[in-house]
Amino acid sequence: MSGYDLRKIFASTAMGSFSDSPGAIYPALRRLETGGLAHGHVQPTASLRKRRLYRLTPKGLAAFKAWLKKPVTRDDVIRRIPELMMRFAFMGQTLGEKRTAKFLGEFARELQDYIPVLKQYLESYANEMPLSGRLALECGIQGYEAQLRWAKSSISLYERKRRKQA
Amino acid sequence: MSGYDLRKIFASTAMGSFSDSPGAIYPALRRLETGGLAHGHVQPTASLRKRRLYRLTPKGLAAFKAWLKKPVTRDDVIRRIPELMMRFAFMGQTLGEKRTAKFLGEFARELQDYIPVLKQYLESYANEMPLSGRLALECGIQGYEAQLRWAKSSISLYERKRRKQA
DNA sequence: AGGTTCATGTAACCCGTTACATGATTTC
DNA sequence: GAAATCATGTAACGGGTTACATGAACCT
Repeated sequence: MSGYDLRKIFASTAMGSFSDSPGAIYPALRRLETGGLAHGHVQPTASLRKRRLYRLTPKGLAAFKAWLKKPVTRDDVIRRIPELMMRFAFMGQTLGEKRTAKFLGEFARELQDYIPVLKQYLESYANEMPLSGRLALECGIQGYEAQLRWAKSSISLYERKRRKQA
Repeated sequence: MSGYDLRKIFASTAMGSFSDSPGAIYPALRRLETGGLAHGHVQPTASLRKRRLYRLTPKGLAAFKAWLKKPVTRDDVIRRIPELMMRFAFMGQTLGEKRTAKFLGEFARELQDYIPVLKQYLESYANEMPLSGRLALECGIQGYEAQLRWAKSSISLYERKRRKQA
């Protein structure tokens, strides 16, 4: 893709929300190139308008896969759910369904462990907290619970699919 | 509070997650001071260890309230749910329950409007998307739905409370 | 001919991260 | 007396934001 293509995607889709500003994208692409993770070449064309197309190098693809394969940590669940979801969205095509299901298992386990911690916290401090603080915490807990339900149902979906293929 | 106090809070609580690094906090406090939003004074003490305590100025409190009162936008719902929740958590004590309930109403309305857009998007593009991409989007939708349920039940809680006080 | 879109880039500025530095006080 | 904690800060670096600049191609 070209920098311009990326800009349009980042500007139009809400998912994952990278910056669409040229001051972010073009230097970033150059960094990928100097780092050997991507390679850009000017698209040969009849016109004078140049389009620099980038493509991942093998090293870049390896780095991408390594990012996808990182284990899911407690900290990811607390602060980086959107990043986890983006990794998951890319994972299916890149790592295959078995690995993707494994990711969901890790995600579910971390949620399973973390939700009781939050509930415990709420129980201990509820009477010292203002109503809106309590409710905000409850909102977070319910969000995590919804994600846990989603993860479990997705896991069983992958399992059913696998049994059908076998 | 002092910078050190803030560091401890940011390091220990998961909510809202400001940076706890001194390179972020101390310059930020100085900026608040130069901007006239906070005023810091060295706590008088018998020891030689200095503690600089900060307090909001009237101007700072006004800016804080203005931040809390900002209308809830579609963009907030898409990208800044954690910030919205933090605003809500602070709101109860600072703006009162009536204003807090109004915030919840705006939040619920934005969710109510946005969820069908996402569902529509999913329906249109589901067959062109890989399974994991589809599931990731569904996870987002279910998260929003959970938040909408939470908002509605919180609204009715505030309403019940208000009727009881009347 | 003029406005819009395509397409890439740079420069000033702001600010967070990482890492280091300094010294007082408390704890074992 | 050593280690941990209290408490504040600075410097180098990376990278995003905003705003500006440049020019080609397309549409009317």
